Amino acid sequence: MRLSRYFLPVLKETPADAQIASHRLMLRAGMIKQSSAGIYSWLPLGYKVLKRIEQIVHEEQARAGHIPMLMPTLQSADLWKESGRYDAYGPEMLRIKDRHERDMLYGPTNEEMVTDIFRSHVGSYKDLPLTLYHIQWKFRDEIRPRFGVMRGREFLMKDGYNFDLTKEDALHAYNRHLVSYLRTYERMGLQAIPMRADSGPIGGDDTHEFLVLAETGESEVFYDSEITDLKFGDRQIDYDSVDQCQAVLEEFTSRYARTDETHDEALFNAIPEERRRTARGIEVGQIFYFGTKYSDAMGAVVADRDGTRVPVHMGSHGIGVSRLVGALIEANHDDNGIIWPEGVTPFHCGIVNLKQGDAEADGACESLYAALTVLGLEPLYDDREERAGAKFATMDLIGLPWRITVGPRGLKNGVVELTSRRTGTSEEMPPEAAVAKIADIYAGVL
RNA sequence: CGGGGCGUGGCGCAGCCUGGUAGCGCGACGGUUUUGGGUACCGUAGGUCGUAGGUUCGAAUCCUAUCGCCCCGACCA
Repeated sequence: MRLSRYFLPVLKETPADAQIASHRLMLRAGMIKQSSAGIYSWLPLGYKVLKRIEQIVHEEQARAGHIPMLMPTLQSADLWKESGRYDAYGPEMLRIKDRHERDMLYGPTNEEMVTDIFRSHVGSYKDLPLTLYHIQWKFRDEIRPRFGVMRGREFLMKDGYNFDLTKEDALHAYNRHLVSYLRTYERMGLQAIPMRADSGPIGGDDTHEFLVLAETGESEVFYDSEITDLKFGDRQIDYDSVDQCQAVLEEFTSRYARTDETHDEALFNAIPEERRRTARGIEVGQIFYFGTKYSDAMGAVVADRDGTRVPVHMGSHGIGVSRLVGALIEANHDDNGIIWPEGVTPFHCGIVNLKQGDAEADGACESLYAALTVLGLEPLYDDREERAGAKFATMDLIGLPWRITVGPRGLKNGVVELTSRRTGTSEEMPPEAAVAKIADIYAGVL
């Protein structure tokens, strides 16, 4: 993309409303525009990041054997009356009447709807196990939206639902999701720690939240410092293997890690003092096992081997896709702007032409642009008639992890400059070498 | 929902207390400067002060209502 043809409305000054870094930077980098309290438009740059995150989520869901679909945002209240949550959910649920005075609602989650789909079409144990998920906009009418997209009213969430014949099978699905989520977050360059959580209005006994440590996190968290040394890494997991998934669950949840909701002072104090940590965290996902709560209420039953009709065991699982954009920035920024991890960056590298209009510099930039594009990479070429300082400032603000700086002085010696946004270190090399290095960096990411 | 605050050109703000029909910086646009970390200078356009009502000879300024937004708290992916 050439910046001169893109839509990137960056702000030099910080909008007064934004209190925390991610919100401020998303506004300044032209990623979002607030439409009303807790509701945002995603401008091109923000939309790109959102899509990258979505893509990673889809890929990791596929790896775990989960099946994508799409349910509507607007739901009929009838299903919710059936489950009993129409009254239980409270004012957070946005209730709407259509022209026929029928009760509708903007879905805050989809347990009822997916259960309805399930019961309409699945009647046999032979069709199990089954995990369906979608990535869809949700609406929860928060009393007080804040922190930009981290606590919006409208938000994009991946929510998945597993259907299993037995509790054991459903617990495996639970474990499988935990494994899959660990991998998902790591691919985005985030460490998200599973912590024992409260089930809230979803219901159920078993539940873990995934928290990203950040000073601006909304939850207070308590954990054993050993847990931050755990890495999922490259390990190959057979998602159908009960033992393998169970082993990962045990590895990642055996150490103390809880939010203030479930914090147990006595257990915490049993950890050696030098390993006790108190911090703040951003919740970016949660997994639940809730048994037959919805299948009982809504008659989601299958015939087992004996022909007995039994309610299915279910769980649900969510990843806050839009919230992750904010969480990623909270975890990756400095005074100059955002620093995207390679896995989610909106553009793979920036090209800064220090002297626009200089035939040699222009030509070198075009060649770099073409060479990177051919390799399947997406560069952002700043070809504006701006001073170098302005271009650098923009690049730093929008946070592309790599920048190639091209100017007449360097070209005279046959070199361009490759700079890491994260470390700030620059290296001079021939243009072809810079392309090769960028290709190499992303070879392990794409 | 309780407490607090704010709505003035695209953005950030001043003016309000002590009424006399708007000002600054940034940005935008047109020039000059050809600049290697948000350059400098010259010039231009752009608002009638969230909305409604009231007080007054006169309201951005005072009063009332209303809408919107933000912050703290309680609640949540």
